[in-house]
Amino acid sequence: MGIFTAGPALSGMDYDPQAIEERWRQRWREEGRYEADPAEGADGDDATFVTVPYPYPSGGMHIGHARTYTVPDAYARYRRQQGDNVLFPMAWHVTGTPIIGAVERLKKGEAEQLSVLQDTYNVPEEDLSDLETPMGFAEYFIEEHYKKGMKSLGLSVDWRREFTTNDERYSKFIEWQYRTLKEKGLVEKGLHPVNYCTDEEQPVTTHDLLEGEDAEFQEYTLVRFRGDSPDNGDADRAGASDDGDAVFPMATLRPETVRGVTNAYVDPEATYVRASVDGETWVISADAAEKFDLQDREVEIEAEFAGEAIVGTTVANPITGDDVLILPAGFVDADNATGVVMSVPAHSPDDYVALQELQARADDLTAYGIDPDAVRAIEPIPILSIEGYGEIPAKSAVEEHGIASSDDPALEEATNDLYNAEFHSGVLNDEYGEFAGEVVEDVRDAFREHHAGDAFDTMQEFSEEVVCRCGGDVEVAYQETWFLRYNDEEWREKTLRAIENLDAIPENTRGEYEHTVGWLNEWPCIRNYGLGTRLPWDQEFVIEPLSDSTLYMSYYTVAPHIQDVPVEDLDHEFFDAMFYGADAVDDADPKALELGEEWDYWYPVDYRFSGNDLITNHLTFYLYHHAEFFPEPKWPQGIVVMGMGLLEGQKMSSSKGHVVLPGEAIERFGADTVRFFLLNASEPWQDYDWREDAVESTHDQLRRFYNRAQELIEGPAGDRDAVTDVDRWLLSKLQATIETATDAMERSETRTATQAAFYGFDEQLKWYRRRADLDRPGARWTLRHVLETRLRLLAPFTPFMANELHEKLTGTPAEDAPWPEVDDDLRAPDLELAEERVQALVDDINEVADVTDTDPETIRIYAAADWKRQVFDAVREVGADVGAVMSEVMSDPDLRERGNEVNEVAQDAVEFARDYDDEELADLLAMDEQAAYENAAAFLEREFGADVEVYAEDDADVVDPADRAGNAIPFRPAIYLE
RNA sequence: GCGAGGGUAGCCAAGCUGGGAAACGGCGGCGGACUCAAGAUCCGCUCCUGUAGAGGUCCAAGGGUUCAAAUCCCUUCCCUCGCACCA
Repeated sequence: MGIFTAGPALSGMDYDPQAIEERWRQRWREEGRYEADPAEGADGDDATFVTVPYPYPSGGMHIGHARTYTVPDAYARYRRQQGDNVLFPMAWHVTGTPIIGAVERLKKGEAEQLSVLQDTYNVPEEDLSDLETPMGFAEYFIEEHYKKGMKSLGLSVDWRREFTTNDERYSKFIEWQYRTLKEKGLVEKGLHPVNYCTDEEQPVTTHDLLEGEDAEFQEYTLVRFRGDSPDNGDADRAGASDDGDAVFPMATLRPETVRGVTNAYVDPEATYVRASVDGETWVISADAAEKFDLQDREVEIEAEFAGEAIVGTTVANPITGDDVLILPAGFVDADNATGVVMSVPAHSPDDYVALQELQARADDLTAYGIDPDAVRAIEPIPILSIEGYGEIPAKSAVEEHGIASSDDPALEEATNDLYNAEFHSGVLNDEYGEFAGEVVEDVRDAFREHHAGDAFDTMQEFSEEVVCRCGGDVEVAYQETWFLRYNDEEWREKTLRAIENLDAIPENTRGEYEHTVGWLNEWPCIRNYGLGTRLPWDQEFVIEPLSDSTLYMSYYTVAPHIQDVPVEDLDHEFFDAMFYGADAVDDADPKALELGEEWDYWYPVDYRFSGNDLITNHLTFYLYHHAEFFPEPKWPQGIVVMGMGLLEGQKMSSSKGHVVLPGEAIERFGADTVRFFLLNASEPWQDYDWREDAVESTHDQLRRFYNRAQELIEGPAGDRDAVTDVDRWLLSKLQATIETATDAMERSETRTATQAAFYGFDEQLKWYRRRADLDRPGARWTLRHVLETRLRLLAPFTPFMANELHEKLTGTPAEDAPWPEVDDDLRAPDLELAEERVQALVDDINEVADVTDTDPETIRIYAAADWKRQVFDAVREVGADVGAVMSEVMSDPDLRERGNEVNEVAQDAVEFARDYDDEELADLLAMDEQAAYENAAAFLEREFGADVEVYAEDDADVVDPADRAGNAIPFRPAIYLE
């Protein structure tokens, strides 16, 4: 055994992320490395406060969540190296119903839920029982997933500050927030449409739905036709009362078509009622009566009868006064809207076909006591004109689609097309008075408004069937609720100002915030049940999740110390004193003032990092509340919005098990690899794709980096005084790298920063390794200096590895070393330009060798003659304009003699010069080109395994067997391979 | 429909905020060096043509502005996300 089982100890320095990372995690834990407290006597100028929405532990953490927290961590680490005192806290959002729902599904033993828990998130069988209470459930995922995951990732979180939104002290804070809002009149009571399960008799959330999750509330216009109502339950219309005053509300989404109504439909089989609705007599379906009851109308059913009972009666159009006939139709759904439908055959393909079919069998209608001739006499009434359709648009549409009957599937398309066309380009006829000649789109709302109250009424209805998980029918109900008045003008103004001041990253999100403020209405901020804080003045309600997460970043600043304050002391005055100072209350609690100081030190939030999907609610709410509660200097300074994550090109989905858990990824690749990949895959706001092959390759790159660094650290220190031009060239490139990375991090561009510090600079190093003799003391020093700088640049992204190596190299961890600054003395633009020429030369030689398929034994290089440089000089003087250059150059008699030759060089020079600015051109012209190639000759000989000879084009002893030398132009030497 | 962001070589992905002419990188593929060999590493090639560093045709499609466009403008097609009371 022995040698075969143990395997060779690979050089002993191979990259072992698990071991390195565990050491640092332990060290951070023991040192309390990221516990941030205000510096003694400091005013907060050095404070940076970074937050991220607290996770919602209704399930486990996956790699998509990991990035949300890693990006702010990288920024926090960057600011620490810049010398800031940085606070990056974390807490847990448990408010509302999702956790409760998850627990219930677990307790019911739902297969899907069990699969998510056990297969996706690896909850062991024996732990399942701990998950049967909401807080037990939350606790499990907080401890076993989120916290473990975050700690493994090396997030620089101050863990002393964690809390859950179900904590009693947090609730005291939320109570203060909502009492304050109420005092300001920004929380009000009112009616709001909600999803209401008619079986459970309570409001339900989207998550409670079995069907119709995508259903929208639609506001129907009810056209109040009037007519006689039946007065009893018999299907005998002889008993109809002659009041002529009952309302037959007909629901439509196109109120402007009211003038085109030719008849109405009801389902003769369905149950209808005569009911008193808000004191009026209405005739509607029984289902509709229930809906109106839920929508806060006073409904009293007076009589019940089959639809048949009203078939054949006439009702009067409230706009035109015309009488229309009620006809029977099987397609009427009594459970949709009012169950009484108006028919506009000129503009609705459905109605057009239905009418035709009905007219074809008009004789059958005598059974309802209807005169067939009256039905046959019905003609479509057009109310608008539209290009591309005939006088009767519905007729054109039906004919064009070749529709023969009402069960033709093409009918739906025809209807959609026509509705769309009419909405956007239908012009109303003359009868519309002040609305005549207008396009529907522009006047529909005004038209409806115009007739609201008398001819028109409204109701809410879902756009599709909605069914509760319990199997019950879900209807739109109006509920008494407390809501936040996000449409309050003053509040809006303040919030818009907050948006103006905001550093919105990326910048194009600013408009989205503004847009959101524009359309945001009242927001119901309470639920009937759920975890969280009860509304202080109405204990039966709970403040909902998007409403109790708007100001809480303040709470982080005092979270550890507030634990020492007895809960009962945390009254309204306490928080008033804490946030608004001693003068805000009569008798300020000294503890409150003390906490207030810490708040004042950390606030405002410098950057909040959050998903881009939250702009339209959470993030905008956050701005609203801060704008209202705090003075301008405490408003949010910046928001960085984050993109979505994909897994192997597909959406992640915990229910499908299509997720990667951070713990598993870290175990396999190491936390640095996971972090680096997440930070480098794209900029924070862009979407990214977790692809295993790419992660693997990232891991390989880090390993290579680590091993190379190890070698350097173990090798000799070198000598700064021995550096040569190549070394200076590399050091100059390093300065540009520092500059790029720094600028990028100021804008949270983690991809650009890592790309520059890692991959970008690797390219330079690659060249340097080819070019330079690495055993020289000057090179050793350079490489170690470069390594030290890069480790500091990489510390925010790969803190474990960077710390480990930096400490070995210098004695201090990278995170304790300052962020590198550009050293202008190390910039050498002239060397960079010269080196660029050598690189271009290598490329050219390669190309020629490749095209001619030769392996040269001798390479001859010819630098351009001096007179050609004069032409270049002219370009620098007069600019990249061939004409101007020529006239300048032709004043020189020597050059004038060369005529055409000069012209050619001038053209090349102008083209070349376009890539460089004046300074660079001056540097180029100052360089001794031939010397640069001569200095590179040894290198070129190594590279190509050939002899290299360098000449000036016009040397007396130039060897030019193939007559190439004349091709030379400045900075582009002629070459000949043989 | 409204709002936002996109469509770049086999794949991923820069460049598109100050228009300059094959377009950074990476993966994959091909060839080579090193090696007993594999891996790792290094070098070259990877749109078409080409025995001299070139020419041709390109950046969803079409049109326009310009000496010059992936980059600016217009039109069309396609994809992703949000449109709420849900985290």
